[in-house]
Amino acid sequence: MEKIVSLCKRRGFIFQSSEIYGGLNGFWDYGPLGVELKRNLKDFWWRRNVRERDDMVGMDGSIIMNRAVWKASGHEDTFSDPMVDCLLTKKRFRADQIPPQSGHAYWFSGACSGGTGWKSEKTFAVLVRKGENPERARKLARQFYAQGGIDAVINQWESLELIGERVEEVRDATRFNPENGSLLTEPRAFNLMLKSFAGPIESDENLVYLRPETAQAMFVQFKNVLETSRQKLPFGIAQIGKAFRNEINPRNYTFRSREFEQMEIEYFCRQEDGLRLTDYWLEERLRFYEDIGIPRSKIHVHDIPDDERAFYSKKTYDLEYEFPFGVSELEGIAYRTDYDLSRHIEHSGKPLEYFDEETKQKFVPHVVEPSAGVDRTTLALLCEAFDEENVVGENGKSESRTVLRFHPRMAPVKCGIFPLLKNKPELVAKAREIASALRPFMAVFYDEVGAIGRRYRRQDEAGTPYGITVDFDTIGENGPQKKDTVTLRDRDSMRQERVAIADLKGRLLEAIA
RNA sequence: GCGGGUGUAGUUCAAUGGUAGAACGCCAGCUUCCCAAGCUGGACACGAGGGUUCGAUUCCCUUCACCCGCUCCA
Repeated sequence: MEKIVSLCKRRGFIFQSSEIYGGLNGFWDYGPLGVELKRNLKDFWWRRNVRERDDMVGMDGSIIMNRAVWKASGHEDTFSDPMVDCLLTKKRFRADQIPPQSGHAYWFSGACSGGTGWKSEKTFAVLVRKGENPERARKLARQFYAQGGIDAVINQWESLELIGERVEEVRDATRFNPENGSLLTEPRAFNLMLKSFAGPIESDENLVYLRPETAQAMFVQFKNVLETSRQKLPFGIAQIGKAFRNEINPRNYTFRSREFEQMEIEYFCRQEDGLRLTDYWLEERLRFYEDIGIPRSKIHVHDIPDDERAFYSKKTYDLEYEFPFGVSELEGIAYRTDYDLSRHIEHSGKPLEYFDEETKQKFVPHVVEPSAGVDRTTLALLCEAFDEENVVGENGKSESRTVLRFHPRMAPVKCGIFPLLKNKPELVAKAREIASALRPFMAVFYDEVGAIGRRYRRQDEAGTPYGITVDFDTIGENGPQKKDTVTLRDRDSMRQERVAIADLKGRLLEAIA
C-alpha cells in the first residue's frame, strides 16, 4: 500500500487535501491523472447504466436538502449514535446496546501509593453482580488507578491503597461494562452527518446537513422523474454525486473519507420482482467490474445474513475487493422493499404511489439499490493495476519497472506521443501533428524530454497503454515504404509494431471503447 | 475516540544544540537517443505553534497529519 500511495503522489493521482497547511483528516484531492481515472470510471458507469438502457434515467440532486428529508429517512435519529468507553479497557460500546444490569456498585474516590507518595483523585466504580466476590471490584480499581500512575505505581499496582470506598445498590444500570463491570464514560454523541447553516443566522431553524448518501434525492423526486420521463415499472433512476459522513476514524488512504462520491441506482419495481431483480443487478454489477479490469476472482460477494441486514432490507449483497489492507466493501446491492418511498409518503403526506393503467392497481413500488463508491473503486483500480516487474535489458542488467496496468478504457492517458529526438524539427512537427489529430478523440500526452526509454517508463507509471514514436523512418529518410509509419508500443508487453499513421486512430479507439 | 509508531527536497534515506548532505526523480543545455545511457548546469526540504537557550531541524510542551492495533462503519 505504501508503494501505491507514494506512486499516486509522485505521478499526480492523489494528494492530501490542503496539504501545504498540514492536510485535513479524511479529505483528499485528485491530481491531473487521478481526475481522468475517476472520470473514466464515472463516465463508463453512466454509459453502461443510463445511456445504454432504455429503462434508466439520470438525475443530479442537490447536496443540501430540506432537513425533513433526513428526518423521514431516519438518518437524523439513527445516524447519530451515543457511544461510551470502558474506563478500564477503553473498549467502546454503543450506549443504547448496553444491557441493564443490577447488583452492588463499589465506588472509589481515589487511590494512593504509600511508598512513593503518589496519589490519584479520580472517581471509579465497579459493578459487582449477585454471587460475585466484592474483592474483584478492588482488584479492578487498583488496575484502573495504576494506569494513570508513575512507573513504581504501575509495577506494584497490587499494593495500591484505595480511597473513599462506598457501596451502592443499583438496579437496571447501563453505565457499567457488561463484560467486566467497569464504569463507563458518559455517553457522547457521534453524529455522522456534517452540519451547516442555510442562511446567515446559525440557528436551529437554519440547520442543514450535507447529504450522507445520494439516494434520498431519487426517492423524494420519484414522482417528478416518473411524470416527466414517462417510464413504466420496472425502471431506475441513476445518480453520481458527492456525499459526506463525519467518520469517527478515517482510514486506509482514500477508502474511508469524510467526503466521497457515490454512484447509485434506485431500481423501482413491483414487489413480486424484488428478489429476482436483486440477483439480476448482482450479475450486472459483477460484469461491470470485469469490464473495467477488476476480475471476478478478486470480488467477494457477501450475502448479508438476516441478523446483520438493516431491518427494512429483504436481501443485501456486499461486493468486496481484495485491497492490500484487507477485503473491503466496494458496493452494496440492497433490496430495500417499499421502505423509503413509504417513509416519504408518511412524512410528506404526498402521494408517491404508482398507478398501473393495465391492472388499475395503485401501489408503492419496491426498490433495488446498487450503491457503489467512486473513490473506493478508483482505489481498487489503482491497486489492481499496480505492478512491479523485473526487466532484463540488452546489456544484461536487471532492473525494476513500475507499471500501472489499467484497462485501456480506464487509463487516464490513452497514448503517449514522442518524437525520437527533440532537436530535429521534422520529427517534432510530425509528432505534434499526430497528437493534434488524436486529441479530439482521446486523452493523449506529448513528450519530447529525455531519452525515449525514459519517456516510455514515465508513461508506464502513469498507466498509459500505448506509445507512439516518430522516428527517421516516419519522415521518409529510409525509403518510401516506411514513410508515414510510426512505432506503436504496448505498455504491458513492451513490444513494438510498425503502424501507418492513417490507421492509428481506428486502432486506438477500438482498444479504449 | 483510545493505545503505539512516524514526521528532513517530488521519492527513499543521512547528519547535526551553531553553514542541512546524498541517490533517484524534476528543469535547462549538448548528443541520429527505441526501453529510466552519458556529460554540464540548475531549482527544491527540517509538518505547524509555543517554550528552554546567546543560538533549536536537534531538547521540552501543544497541535496537525500519516501508518499500525482497538473501536466504529444507520
